[in-house]
Amino acid sequence: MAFENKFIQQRIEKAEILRKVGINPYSNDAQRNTTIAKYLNVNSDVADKENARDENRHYIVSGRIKLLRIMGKASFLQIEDESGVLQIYLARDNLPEGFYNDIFKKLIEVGDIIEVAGYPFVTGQGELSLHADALKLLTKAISPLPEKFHGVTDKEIRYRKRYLDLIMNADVRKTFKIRSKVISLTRRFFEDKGFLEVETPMMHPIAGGANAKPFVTHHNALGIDRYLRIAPELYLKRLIVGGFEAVFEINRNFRNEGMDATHNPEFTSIEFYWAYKTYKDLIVITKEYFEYLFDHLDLPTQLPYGDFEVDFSKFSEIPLIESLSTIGGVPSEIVNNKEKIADFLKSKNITLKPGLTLGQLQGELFDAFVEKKLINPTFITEYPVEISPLARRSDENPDITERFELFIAGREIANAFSELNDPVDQLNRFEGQMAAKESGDDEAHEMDEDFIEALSYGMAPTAGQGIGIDRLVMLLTNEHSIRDVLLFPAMKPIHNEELNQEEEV
RNA sequence: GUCUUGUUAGCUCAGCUGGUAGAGCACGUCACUUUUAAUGAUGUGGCCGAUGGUUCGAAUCCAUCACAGGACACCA
Repeated sequence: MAFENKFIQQRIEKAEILRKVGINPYSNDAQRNTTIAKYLNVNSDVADKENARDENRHYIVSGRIKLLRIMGKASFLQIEDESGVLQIYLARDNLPEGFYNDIFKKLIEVGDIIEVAGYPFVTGQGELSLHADALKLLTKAISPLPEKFHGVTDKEIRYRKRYLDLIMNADVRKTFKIRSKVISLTRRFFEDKGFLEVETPMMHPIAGGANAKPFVTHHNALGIDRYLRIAPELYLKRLIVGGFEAVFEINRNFRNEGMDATHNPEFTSIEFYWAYKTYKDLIVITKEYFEYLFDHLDLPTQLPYGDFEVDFSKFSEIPLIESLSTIGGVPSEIVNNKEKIADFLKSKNITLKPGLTLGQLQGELFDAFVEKKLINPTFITEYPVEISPLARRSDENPDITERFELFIAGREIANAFSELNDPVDQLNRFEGQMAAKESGDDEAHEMDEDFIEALSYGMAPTAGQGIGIDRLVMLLTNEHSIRDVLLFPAMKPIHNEELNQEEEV
């Protein structure tokens, strides 16, 4: 890329002039002795002192210049570091001879990262500031910052150039701090419960553990294709077979599907597996997990999400079939009858693929009439076996599985079940999935013979759960696009890049 | 994938029924030692997303494409 923009040229020239007068525009000699937040905190008593200042205190702060107000022989600037914003008062007569007019006014500008030394004082307008006696340039910015008042609002720029977004929109940092905390708290919660964090492969010979289209990559030395994982599930269960009794993995999954407000091609989830437990234990630990998160994030349990108010202290639990009538308003007499459900859905103008089973039709009813109504956290339990290819059958009713999904604000947040550990049953279900694949369902599970073999050695009764971290963070931060909780969301290439790629192929 | 809205200066945006482009901020110059998006004066700054078409003439109308936002569909 060429720095041909005239503003950039101007600034490069300024950097050159600085070099000529012996000032390194990219100094590596940072002497900061406090952060802005600490400075503001420690000096909050200065307002009560004589002349609202304390010349005996001396601080060196640094940050990026966000605003600059030159008023003749004195200037105010606002600098920002990660912790906050500080106003600097700079006067010609407090600085070395010639520095103010020849260096500062001509060669230092908004966007530059500087270091300022001086003492605390409060301005006539009542703002705790720093009275500077030295200013040093640390880093010259040769690209100008966006407009100081409106900043950068264009979503495309904000997503593609997240660094600019972070410079200009301090609030964005909050979202990503919450995200970071959620991940570290999640890790700590499960470790405290005795779970072992593990890392399983992201390049799979068979893409299993979910219904999704995988990305394909190629291993040159072996001459074989690999799939980026769509879920870590089958590997984590192999570890339970191997004798670990509680494992979890927090990491990325990759799905080669559409992108929209709730789908990014790579997304983060936690999956955990717990031997000698059932999905009922998972309901308990999930409630504890949310309580733990809210405690440590210092969030109120009632949070706004768009038009809703979600009460995270009110978890409820209801079997899927029951929810169809009590929450979805579907007549209870039809929910166990294939033909009647099909007729009902048709009467609501919902088109169906032919040949759906009863369980699949019940799933359709749920999606159409129940899901969006689940605002407060709700565990939907007892899923039909046809839509739960990896879950264990209920001992009482072979048509349903020991499974739940957790819904909050009308969205699925977690999926959990008592794991299927009968290797013959698992084999049969894989075969069913393969039949579905043959008949055109390219998201059906693939046969994983090694996984079947693992199960054949015996996996203790185990419960497992996955939680979508991105969507959880969206809920906690009241964000409605997954791109707002991903530092670098996937974006289509701009035209030039795309052409280059095509040429290489 | 479908529908819809947008793309104009570094940024935020105007630009009517077609007559070859405007503001604010930023930047340059000048003034100004307690400002808060500082202020006043003055100046520079543009391949109007791309390609075609209609027209004497297109930022403006039409078509195609690209990217983005929103909605819907699909999807554990």
